[in-house]
Amino acid sequence: MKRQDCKLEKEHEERVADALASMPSEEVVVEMADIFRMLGEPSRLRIVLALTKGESCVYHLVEACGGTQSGVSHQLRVLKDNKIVKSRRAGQSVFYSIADEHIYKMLAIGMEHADCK
Amino acid sequence: MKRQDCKLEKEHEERVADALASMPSEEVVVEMADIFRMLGEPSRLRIVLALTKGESCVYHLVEACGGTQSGVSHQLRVLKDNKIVKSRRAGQSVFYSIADEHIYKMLAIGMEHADCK
DNA sequence: TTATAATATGAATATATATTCATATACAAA
DNA sequence: TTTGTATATGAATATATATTCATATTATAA
Repeated sequence: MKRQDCKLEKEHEERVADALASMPSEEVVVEMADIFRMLGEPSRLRIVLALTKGESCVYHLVEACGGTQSGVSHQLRVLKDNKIVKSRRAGQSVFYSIADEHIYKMLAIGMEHADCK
Repeated sequence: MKRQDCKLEKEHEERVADALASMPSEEVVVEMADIFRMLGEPSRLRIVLALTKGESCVYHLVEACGGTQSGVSHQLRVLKDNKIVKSRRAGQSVFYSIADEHIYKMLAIGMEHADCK
């Protein structure tokens, strides 16, 4: 299948070459996608938003975000596996907190996007 | 079920109240999650990354991002439905471009996150 | 030890959605 | 009109994953 349209538009060809050359590796693309994906589900996003106020135990996250203890706990594990949050145990409680500083900027931009629409 | 642990830690209770008070509405949370979700799949992320170089027709996006024409076209529709990209027709070709300026900042932070790890 | 609280987890289910295939539509040229 | 090109789309499939339920684990207190 020969392409006829666009084929003389050198600018576009150069742009494709540029896009190809600067496209991050598969590994980097997946890692970028991962952090976005973590914030891409409302239930997880609520947890992360709550944690921007400071560390919190699971019970309080359930209070602040809604849902079940089991559900929140499962999501916390996903977030931890993806290095978005970290945890420390203190007695019976486990306290979670933001582990990646980039999260704050991301959330700020997400807020802008949602508000200014 | 009475909670005993944490119950005297006033700071935490205040933090829960703060998290509850500043938690965006369901609508805003979903809208925030949506933009993150759009960038949260490698195939879509590649398309958006390619478009940061400038507008592009579908054919060139397929060249720059890989995958099939059908797959890219389906993802472009999702991105367009979510106002991440816009399109204009020019003859047989349809040119897509970034429609939301917040995307650039998001990608920059995502790159930082992926590189500095 | 027994009982209770706080959290985690395995399994099952349900749902969302990415991908593929075939085909349709839109447009241009002959 | 017929042919070829560019893009879009419906349907089917496959896969990922959010949620729920029951139960397990960990830690504290009685």
